[in-house]
Amino acid sequence: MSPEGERILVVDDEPFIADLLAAALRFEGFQVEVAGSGREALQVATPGRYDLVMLDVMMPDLEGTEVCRRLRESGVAVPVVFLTARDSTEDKVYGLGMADDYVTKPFSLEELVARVRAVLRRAGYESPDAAELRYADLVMSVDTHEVWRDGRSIELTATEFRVLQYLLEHPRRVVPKSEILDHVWDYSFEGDASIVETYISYIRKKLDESGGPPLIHTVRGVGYSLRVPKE
Amino acid sequence: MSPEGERILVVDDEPFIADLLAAALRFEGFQVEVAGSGREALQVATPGRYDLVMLDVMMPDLEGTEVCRRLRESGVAVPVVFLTARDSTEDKVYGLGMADDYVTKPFSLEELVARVRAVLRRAGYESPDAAELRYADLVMSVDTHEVWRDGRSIELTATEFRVLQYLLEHPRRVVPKSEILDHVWDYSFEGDASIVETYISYIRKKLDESGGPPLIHTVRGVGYSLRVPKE
DNA sequence: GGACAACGACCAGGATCCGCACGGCGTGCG
DNA sequence: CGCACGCCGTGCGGATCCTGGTCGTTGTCC
Repeated sequence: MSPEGERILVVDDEPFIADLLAAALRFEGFQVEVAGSGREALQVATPGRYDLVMLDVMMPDLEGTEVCRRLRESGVAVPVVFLTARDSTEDKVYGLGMADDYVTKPFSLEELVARVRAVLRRAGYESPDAAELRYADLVMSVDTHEVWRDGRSIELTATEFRVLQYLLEHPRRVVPKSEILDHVWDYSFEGDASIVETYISYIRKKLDESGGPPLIHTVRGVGYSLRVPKE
Repeated sequence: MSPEGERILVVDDEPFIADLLAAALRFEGFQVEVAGSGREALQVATPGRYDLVMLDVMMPDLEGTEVCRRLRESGVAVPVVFLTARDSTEDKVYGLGMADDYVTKPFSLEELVARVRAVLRRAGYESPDAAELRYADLVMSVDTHEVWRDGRSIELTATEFRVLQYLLEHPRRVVPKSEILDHVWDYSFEGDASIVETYISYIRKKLDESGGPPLIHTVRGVGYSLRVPKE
C-alpha cells in the first residue's frame, strides 16, 4: 500500500451519499476526492490520477455506465466500482460487464470497505489478506463465508456472520453496541441498538452449543467483547 | 503535537454547551475558538485554520450537517466531530456519514476528550497511546476494559472503571471530588459530589480485597490521591 | 485535653437501566 | 404455499446507580 493510501474518486450527485462514502473511505486511510456529476468526473479522471473510481449508476446528467464507457474510451483503465439501487436488476447486468464490482444501496460501511479493498487487491495494490480471521478456537473464512469452532462447522446467517466478523476484527476490545450497529447495519436502518443484542444472542447460542467456554462477553453499560474467559 | 496544542473550533448556539466544551478542551491544552452559529463557523473556518471542528447538529440557522457539507465543498478538509442528541437516529446517520466521530449529549468530559484525541490521532496529530495505564502494581487496559492488581484480575462496573481511569490518568496528584464528578459524570447530572465518595469506597474495597497496601488515599478537605503509601 | 463541628466512610434500599429471551409479523425465495 | 430470515415489540430479572442516613474520624477552638 502506498504510504498515503490509494487515491479514490467518488462520483455521486447526492451530497449525503458522496459524503458518507468519502468519510468512510478516508477513515480507512484512503485519499478521497469527490465529483458531484458524471461530467465533472470525466474532467478530473485523467489517466493514472486515481487508483479506483466509485460511480453512482443513477445520475441526472450522465448515467454511471456511460461515464465508465467514456473513461475506457479515453484510455483511463482505472478499476471501477458501481453504486446501484438494490432492486435494479438491469443496472446490475450492465454494471457487471464494465465494473470490477458493485455495491447496492443502502450499503453498510463494512460491505463498502470490503468491496473496495477486494478490488484494489485484485488490481495489485494491496497485499492479499489472509481472508481468514482467527481467535482462540474460532476460525472464519471471509471469502467462503464459513465459520468453525474447534474444527466443527457452524452455520450463520448473513447478519450473524457480519456481526461476528466485526468482533473478530477487534478481538478482546470491548466494542460498543452502537459501533456494531454503525458498521454492520446499512445507513438507512432506523431502529435502535437493541437489535444488536438479539443477534449477539443468536451467535452465542450457535457458538456455544458445540461446547467450549463462552467467547462473547457482555460488559454491562459498555458493549461486547470477544475473548477467552480468564480462568 | 504542536507546542501550542491543536486548534479547535467549537460551533454551538447554546452558550452553556459551547463554554463547557471550550473550557474542557482548553484545560487539555488545545487552542479553542468558539462560533455561536453555523454561518459564523463558515466565515471563520478557512482552509488550514483549524485542526478539528466540533459541530452541534441542531442549530437554528444552519444544521451542523449542512455546515459540514459546505465546508467540504469549499475545500476545508478538517476533521469534524458532531454533537448530537442521544436518540436522534437521523442525526446519527448523517453524522456518521460525514463526521470523523460523534458525541451524544449529554456527554461527560472524559468521553469528549477521548473522542477528540482519537480523531486527532487518526489524522496524524498525536502519537498513538499505549491504551494501557499503569501505576504501582495496578494495570488498566482501556480497550478491553480490564483491570489487574498484582496480576490478579479485578471486576469493575462501568462507572467504577471511569473513576479509576481518571485517577490513573493523574497519578499521585490530589484530585478534588468535584473534578472527578465533572469529568466522569455527564453534565446533566444533578446530584452532589458525595456520589464520588460512594464510588471511591466501592473501588477501594475491590482493589484492596486482593491484598496489597491501600492505593487510594483521602486528603481531607481536598480530594483523593492515587499513590503508594510512603513506608 | 475535651467538646463540637465538619467531613468522610460505608451501608441499605429503592429506582432505574440494561441485557436478554420470546414471539409475532413481514418479506423473499424455492 | 411454506419456510427461512430479518426486524421489532414486550416483559422479566437482575445488575447498577444513586440517595439518604448513620456512624466514625479528623481538625479546631476553647
